[in-house]
Amino acid sequence: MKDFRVNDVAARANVSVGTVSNVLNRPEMVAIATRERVEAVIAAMNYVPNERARQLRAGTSSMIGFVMLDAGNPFFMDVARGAENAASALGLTVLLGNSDDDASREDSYLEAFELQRVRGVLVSPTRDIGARVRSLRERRIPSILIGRAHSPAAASSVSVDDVAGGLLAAEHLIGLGRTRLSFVAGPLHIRQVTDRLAGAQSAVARSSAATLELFGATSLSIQAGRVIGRQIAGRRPRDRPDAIFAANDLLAIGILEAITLSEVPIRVPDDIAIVGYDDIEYARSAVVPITSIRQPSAEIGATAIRLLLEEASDLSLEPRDVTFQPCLIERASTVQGSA
Amino acid sequence: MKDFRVNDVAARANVSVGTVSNVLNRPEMVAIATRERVEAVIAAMNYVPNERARQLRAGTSSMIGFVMLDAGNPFFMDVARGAENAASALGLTVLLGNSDDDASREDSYLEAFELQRVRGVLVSPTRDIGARVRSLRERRIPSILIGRAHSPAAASSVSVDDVAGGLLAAEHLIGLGRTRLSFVAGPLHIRQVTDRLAGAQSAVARSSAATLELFGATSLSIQAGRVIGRQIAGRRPRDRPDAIFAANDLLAIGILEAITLSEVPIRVPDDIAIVGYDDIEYARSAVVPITSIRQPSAEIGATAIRLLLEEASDLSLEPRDVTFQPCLIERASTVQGSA
DNA sequence: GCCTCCCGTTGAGACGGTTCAATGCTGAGC
DNA sequence: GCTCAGCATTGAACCGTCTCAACGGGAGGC
Repeated sequence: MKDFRVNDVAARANVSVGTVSNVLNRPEMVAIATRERVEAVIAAMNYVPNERARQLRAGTSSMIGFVMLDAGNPFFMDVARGAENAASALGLTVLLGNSDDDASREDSYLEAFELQRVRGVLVSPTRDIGARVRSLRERRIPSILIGRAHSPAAASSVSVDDVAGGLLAAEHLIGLGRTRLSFVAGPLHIRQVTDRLAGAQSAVARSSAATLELFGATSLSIQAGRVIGRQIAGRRPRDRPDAIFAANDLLAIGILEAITLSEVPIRVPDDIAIVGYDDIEYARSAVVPITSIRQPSAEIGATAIRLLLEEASDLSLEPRDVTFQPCLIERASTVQGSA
Repeated sequence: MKDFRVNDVAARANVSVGTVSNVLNRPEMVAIATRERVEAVIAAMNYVPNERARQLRAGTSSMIGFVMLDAGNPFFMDVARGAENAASALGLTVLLGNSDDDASREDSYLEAFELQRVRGVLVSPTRDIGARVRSLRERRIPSILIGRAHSPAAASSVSVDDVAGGLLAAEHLIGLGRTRLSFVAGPLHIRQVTDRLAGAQSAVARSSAATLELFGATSLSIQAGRVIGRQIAGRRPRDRPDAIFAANDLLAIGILEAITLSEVPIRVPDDIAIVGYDDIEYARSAVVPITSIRQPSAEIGATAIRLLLEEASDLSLEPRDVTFQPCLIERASTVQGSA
């Protein structure tokens, strides 16, 4: 009923604590007979070493923290899964924290990870977290940002070229002959949102006919999308945009739901075409399958782990930025008759 | 650039380590002048105490682990959110681990939490984890199961009456005049699946006309649902069920997508009515909004934290089981014209 | 029989904190 | 002036593990 210590095991096996420790950590350097005896005692007592003490002594942890902007968004879970797979192959464990775009929650997770002296931290930041990142760095805890950094040189980052993604989306819509484009933004402190908007703006600027209207959603969620959708459906038909580019798929799903189920249904894509972002699985299963910008989520997670470990073993490394390219997945919300 | 210790702070403030520790943990017992001086030094050095060392000595942790069956399933994320809110109000941090219905991953997370000697553990188990739970208990780490336990007395649990939920769903379909019911199950080692099936079976048994066919999906995911959906769509119309009860909403979404987008589209609910389970937000936004069984997810998480802390402070407590009642949310996938 | 060598084992010290009995100091009371 | 109480501070012991210099003993060589 009590928690045994290495002492107890040593006493019961008639060896010293050092030997027990060796059996656990360097079994090859202990005689076979001794080893088997100690192992038997360990099993009999159901002894489990105390990781906190071990890490205190070793000065190193096998945990990696990941603070997510929105764990409810499948995109981030896919990134997390990629990170987990890469980490567990190396015997490391990824612990997830969900900030829900709340700066204080984000900071409390980062603080908890800092107090724990984890091996490193991945963050998809809600806003500029340069200060905390520097503090972690002083503790020799590297951090990798998922998504482009606000303050450049603070930490390495793994991101997708969101400006290119925005460009892709808007060009696709313009290429389909749409002219009254709109961008549905989430909170503007999120870098991804402003970058995607910038991409869309530059595509529109290149076109002579197209215009871009901006809608501001309160968050990157289905619910917020519904609100915008109802707003659009409430307008007179000639005042509505003929194409919507939503800052992410959750928004797109909410918008789509609201406008197709409104009193006088709007046809998608005939009346309004919709493009989302992230290519989450639900986008494919929506009322009308949603055209979306795909990001290599699992690869992002795996790359982040790789960078993290490189920096953990060489703290003098300069921050690096790895950027992936997004691609467009066409579906029925923009192109009639496609999958 | 180095990680300071309490020693360094003590030296710089001309006090002993004990005093620094007191400033941090029991500030009221240290003279104001001294306290302010020490606090100034702490701030100046950006000293952050090492939580591992602190907890090693104190023997207690402020972390709670939560191993989720499927972090990609919004239902579990909602439970996690409920737990996080309840925990953070008490100064505790919830760390998430995703087992993805993989027993070995589940065990490796539980092991990591056990090694870390966390305050307690929440688990939505993939299968019978009685052994691990007992092992945790020996370390005085209480565990709370989310969902009904396999081996009864191992740990407390917070669950929803899934048999009642299954009954609700099947009775709803039967009440609509459907007779050729089918249940789309996920992996049968998951308790929720078998319970929901049992509920459906008993509803069917009570009816003279209704029958129940069983489909086995490989996992509780959208993809697995699509496979089943295609299988159903591939049958001759008279061989198809006229009602589907899916073990969860993800399956329902996949099935719905596959059958409505098949070559000869099946009308929902006219040809086939569909009921899901969990009432995740996406269910409402699907091709046809899906009728579902709602569970009080946030409340489940909060209750689990409450039980956990009660057991952490009194280890002699007998395992308890808190059961919530589910309710049916009607939508267009069973009732034409509803929201 | 003695000296090496080598392998296996030992046990003290370190990791970075907290705790608590002991100590030092101040000021009040007589 | 002395005693005593009471408060602030001290520093050694401890939490559970790992590491490494030192040690013991058996085998082999002479």
